[in-house]
Amino acid sequence: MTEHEARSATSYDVAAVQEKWLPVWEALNPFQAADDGARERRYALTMFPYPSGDLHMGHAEVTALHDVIARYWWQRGYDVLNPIGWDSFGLPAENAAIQRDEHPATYTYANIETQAESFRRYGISFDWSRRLHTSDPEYYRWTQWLFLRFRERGLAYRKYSPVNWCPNDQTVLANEQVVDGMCERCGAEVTKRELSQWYFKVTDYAQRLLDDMEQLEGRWPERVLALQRNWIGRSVGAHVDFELRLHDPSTGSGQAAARALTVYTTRPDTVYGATFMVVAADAKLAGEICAPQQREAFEAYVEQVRKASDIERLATDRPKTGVDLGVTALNPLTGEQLPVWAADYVLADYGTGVIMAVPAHDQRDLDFAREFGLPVRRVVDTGEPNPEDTYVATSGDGTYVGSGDLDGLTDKAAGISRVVERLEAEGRGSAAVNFRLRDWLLSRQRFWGCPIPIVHCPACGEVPVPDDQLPVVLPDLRGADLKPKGTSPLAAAEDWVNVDCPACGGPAKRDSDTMDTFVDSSWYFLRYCSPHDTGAPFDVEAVRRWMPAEQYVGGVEHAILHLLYSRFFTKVLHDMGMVDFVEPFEALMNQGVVINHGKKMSKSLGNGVNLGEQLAEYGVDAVRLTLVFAGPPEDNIDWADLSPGGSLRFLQRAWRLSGDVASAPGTPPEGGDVALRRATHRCVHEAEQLLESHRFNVVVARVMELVNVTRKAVDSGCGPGDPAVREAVETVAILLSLVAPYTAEEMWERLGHAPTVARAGWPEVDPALLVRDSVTAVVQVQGKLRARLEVGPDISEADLEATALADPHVQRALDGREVRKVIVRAPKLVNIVVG
RNA sequence: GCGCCCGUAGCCCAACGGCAGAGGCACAGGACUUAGGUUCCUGACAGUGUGAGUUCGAGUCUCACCGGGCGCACCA
Repeated sequence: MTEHEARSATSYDVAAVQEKWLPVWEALNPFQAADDGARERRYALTMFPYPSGDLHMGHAEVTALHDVIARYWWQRGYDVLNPIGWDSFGLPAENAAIQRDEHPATYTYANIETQAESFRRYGISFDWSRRLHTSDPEYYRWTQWLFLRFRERGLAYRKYSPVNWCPNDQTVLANEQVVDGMCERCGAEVTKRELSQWYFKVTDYAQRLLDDMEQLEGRWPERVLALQRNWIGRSVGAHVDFELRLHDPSTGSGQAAARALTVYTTRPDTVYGATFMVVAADAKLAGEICAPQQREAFEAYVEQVRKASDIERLATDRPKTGVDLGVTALNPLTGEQLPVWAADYVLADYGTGVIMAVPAHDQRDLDFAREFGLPVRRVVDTGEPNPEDTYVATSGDGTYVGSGDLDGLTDKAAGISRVVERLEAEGRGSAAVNFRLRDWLLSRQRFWGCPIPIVHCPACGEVPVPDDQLPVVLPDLRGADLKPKGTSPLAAAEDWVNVDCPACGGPAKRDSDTMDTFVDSSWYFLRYCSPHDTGAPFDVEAVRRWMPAEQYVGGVEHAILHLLYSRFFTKVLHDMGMVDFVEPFEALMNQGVVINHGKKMSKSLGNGVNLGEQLAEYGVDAVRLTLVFAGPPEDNIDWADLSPGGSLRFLQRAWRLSGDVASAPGTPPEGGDVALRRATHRCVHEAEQLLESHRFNVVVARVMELVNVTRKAVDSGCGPGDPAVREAVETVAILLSLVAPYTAEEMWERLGHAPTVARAGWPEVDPALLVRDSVTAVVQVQGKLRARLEVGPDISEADLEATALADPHVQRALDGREVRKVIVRAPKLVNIVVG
């Protein structure tokens, strides 16, 4: 092929171009964070992947979008930290290992290599020198270290609690292993069992997790903030003490007990309407206070509750069940004796696990009262029909009735504070704040996770593994060793589990649980700042330089847990003096989901789109461009609506321009065709604003526009030799480098430049070229368009008004009517209001 | 039940409260071609889900309704 033929070719070989530039970039290493203080730092973070198989369309989308931001920052001259790693502990690897009779690491690290290679070919601007895997002992050593620090602060503790239990497999299941109430492995109905489990005391930070969201307002999606608020679930109310009376069967009279039943309520003002009490059936308290004559019925009920599957529990309109505990409690304000029941509609781990039932004003209590023939007493008259008759509870404002000195009051807030004051004065209650948020259960009876660095000694109790003995490394278990058989796989590894107590040297056992993988991912973004540090989880100074991350990009499926846990970790580390900020991610972007033909891609639907096939057919750039151009980043995009073929054709059109440029590299653009120069500079100017506001799809549209006008300029305008053409095409290459790195690089070379276009620098906008010689001003009469005027951009309001009023079209529209008001927005608009 | 988001051409999507259309897909016609494909040119297509309100002016702000999507849900 002659040079002329090459230059006039209508398309380039996509695969060949990819092969050509990959090794060049690898040698140039243009995306390694310098961290030398020469330039302002920016941290672009993307949620690290789980290594299940090769990358799919979802990975392609999120990294394409994320890379637009990172590459834009590079072009703007920032020192960018854009790291990648793998969240590599987790159940799929363990299941695969059982199936294939191998070690989970085999599956895990093979997939990591596959994904890493795919990311490399996909041309994401990652800093590969900071790569980490949470399943590496060098990483999880520090996960263990952090666990021990949390424990020292009282933020990691152990308690007995009910967990999912598969009676067939004889094993504990994580929530995500329970599918529709059934065991994921064997299909048996899952029940509950009490086990000793580790927790993080995230509830200690509930208020701060809520308050600090103020800093995120406007920079995080409103939806995510709403989800987190909802999850934390702060409510304001009161604790109220009801004196318990145990029933004495010999005399039939109530005896005062040494304890009080403390309830949490958001409506202390309705205490006069309480007609019974309910204790959560699965709360320890229920068994403790149950009268002997009711013991048998109670035990039977608890057994029934325990067996209830999640399917039943989740059913709406489920009939209320419960059992009378045979004891009574005294209403602190009326002295009335209220029967105490146990039921499963009261939750053991919310509030105090006990409620005062006010059936007239709470539908759940009313349903229960109706089921068991308990009294209903209205104490707030809302003007609605009486719930005692209708069995429809009323919860709105109204006039208090039958409520002692509250009677006649109509203000709920006043009613609440009056009751709370009185309770506080009598020492029978107090105002209280309650959260829906529960402590974070982090124990998992799994193998492929971070071991909990605790030794259980018969003499010393819980003993932390000393820091200098970390990491506690997983033993070499594989295949059948990992099958569940009543104990966690680690507990069966005798050589591993039996150790000398670090405190007394006597025989002891290691904790055989591993940590929830969300623990691993709650601090990886800190580790990226100094990934090879061997003396600490992260270098405090490095974190000070890079964190908080300016931008975090990832799926909305992590809106609650991962983000909440990461925020929690950050606050604890702040309290430990290890970081100087309280929020780890300044801005958050949730990309949408790639669907196909209106439905989520799935194997069972057979509507999956294979990323590898798309890349093979259209090339990396076309696929990336398609995903970025598809719509706003946060919208779901339907692959069926998209046209990777169209994207490829556009890229070829853009590329073709680079062969048409006839001026020499370095030709100054000054003196070039002004119209084309204006289009170029306007495009860059708009792209800046669009990129800052994450409207990447519109950026692509603007580049397409610039390609179109440049084509016209070459073919039928100023011609290929005009310096403005070179300026325009170089601009196209730089703008395209954010989305289509291979095409951009190829263009850059054909334009006579050395690689890499990714670091060429952002084009400088000449403000003079953003000004037009004339502007179209529209003239409206009564808001309706009546005339267009070509005017100078700096026309005065008075001149514009005069010109507008003199226009014949306007005069005709006015039709002699009196002009009452003229609104002038020079130089774009005049609106004439007539009387 | 509570909360959040979204309705603009056949389709995906643009539009600081100021001319409803930037860009693309699909479609039609033309040029090039033996033909197909590619490439280039040209074209048609909506008055913004409905109804009120605010405003000189509303796709844009407010309210209600209709339609679609999502999250949480026995949280006292």
